[in-house]
Amino acid sequence: MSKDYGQFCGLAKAARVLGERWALLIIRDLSIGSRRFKDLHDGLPGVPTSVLTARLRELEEAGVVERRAAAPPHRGVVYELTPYGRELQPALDALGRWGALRMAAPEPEDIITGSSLAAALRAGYQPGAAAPAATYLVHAGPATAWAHTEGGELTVGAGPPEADPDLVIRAGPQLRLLLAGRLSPAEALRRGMVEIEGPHAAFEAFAAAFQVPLEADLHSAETIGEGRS
Amino acid sequence: MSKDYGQFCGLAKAARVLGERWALLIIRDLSIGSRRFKDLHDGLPGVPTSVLTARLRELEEAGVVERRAAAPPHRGVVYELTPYGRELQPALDALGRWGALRMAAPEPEDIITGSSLAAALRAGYQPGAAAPAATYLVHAGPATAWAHTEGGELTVGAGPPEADPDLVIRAGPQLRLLLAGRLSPAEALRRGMVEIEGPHAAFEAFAAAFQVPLEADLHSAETIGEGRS
DNA sequence: CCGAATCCGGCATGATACTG
DNA sequence: CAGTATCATGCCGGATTCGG
Repeated sequence: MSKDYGQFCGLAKAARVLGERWALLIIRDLSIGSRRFKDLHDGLPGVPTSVLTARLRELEEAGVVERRAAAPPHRGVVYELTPYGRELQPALDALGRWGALRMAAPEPEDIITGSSLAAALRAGYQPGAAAPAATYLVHAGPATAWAHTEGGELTVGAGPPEADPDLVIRAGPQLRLLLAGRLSPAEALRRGMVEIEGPHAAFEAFAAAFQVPLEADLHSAETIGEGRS
Repeated sequence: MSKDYGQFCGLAKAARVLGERWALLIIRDLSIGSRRFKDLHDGLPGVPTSVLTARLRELEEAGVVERRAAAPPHRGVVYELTPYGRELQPALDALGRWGALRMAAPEPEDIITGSSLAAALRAGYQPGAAAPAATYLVHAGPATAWAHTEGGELTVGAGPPEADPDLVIRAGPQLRLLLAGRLSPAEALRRGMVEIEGPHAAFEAFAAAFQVPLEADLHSAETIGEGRS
């Protein structure tokens, strides 16, 4: 293995598998749900098909990704994470939170996908917020994702949810500031930055349950008691 | 930014900075303490100096690493993490634990460094174990690191500690099995796989306070109550 | 259409040598 | 000690082509 770092170190072994270009984003999308080759290609603009093929093969060989025959309605293949790959979730979420620390507003060329939105919601979930069971449908610009909270447990997905949502949130890039706690739910509605369909209280619960801090707010967020240990 | 993935996603932004070759290992070493160019080069066998230079420059530009004049006794420069870089620690630890899941025994060419050993101890620390304040000096083959626990807080470092340790542990690759919970402290001593200098109880406390599970033991470790949420 | 394989230019990496 | 210079190799990005 010429790509191995030659160190008996978990981080070194992880870096060998995850350090290749596009690998983390492929895993991000698969961590939200199973995907076909085209789904991945569409959700990762810029990845050459050759690289996507190579990466999927490597991840399969590493035991992170599994290639399966698609369910009856479709034909072809679907890719999904193995149980070993699903163990990556805490690390993915931690990395995502770190990367979001300096991500206040999108660059002009930045896109948002359903999978990345779902991953952000998962990374920001506060199990301690103890919200009532609810299903949220979130539109951030062109991207759509859903989250279902129930008894401290969270389920997320890209696209619209199967069940009818309790609350629909329609926002633009301002959603980032809401998740960072920079913008209160009431203020967001008052200024027209976010539109909702559903009870106001559900929106308050959403804002409390999903928090992705910005670097400058780290200390204050912790002292307020919303911080992650 | 041709290297950016063009997505408004924390994971994508993190991958851009951390996905370059050697970046995670450089940050790992710096997360243990400040390092000079030569320290990093010695601790990362195989990295070309040109790549190390380039990576340090990029990480500095990204605000992760800081380049400073060395403290008076020496001259030259030292590299260290910025506060922003130190925010990576939870993600580093999570990645390290994941990478260690399938790392039962070292490959023939795998080396262990003081920094990687210190990082492993940090990743495996169980704040809940509530051990008494203690300083441990750990030798794993040629590598040396120390850990100090005090009231749930942990400090680690590479090489020998400044203060006299309460317990000295001398082990080979078998230390991995001890950290995984596959080998009990008593058994390790009885079979001569680990040698200690210090009270037996301190060794028991060490084994309880530092746990880095293997994949096959994940479920049992959780049911036993030693798991990470 | 889906899931790739192929070809090609360019850049990053790895190895080695060299310098202030 | 702390890098810079040079060069062969190989991976990545982009486009096209191909089989089912």
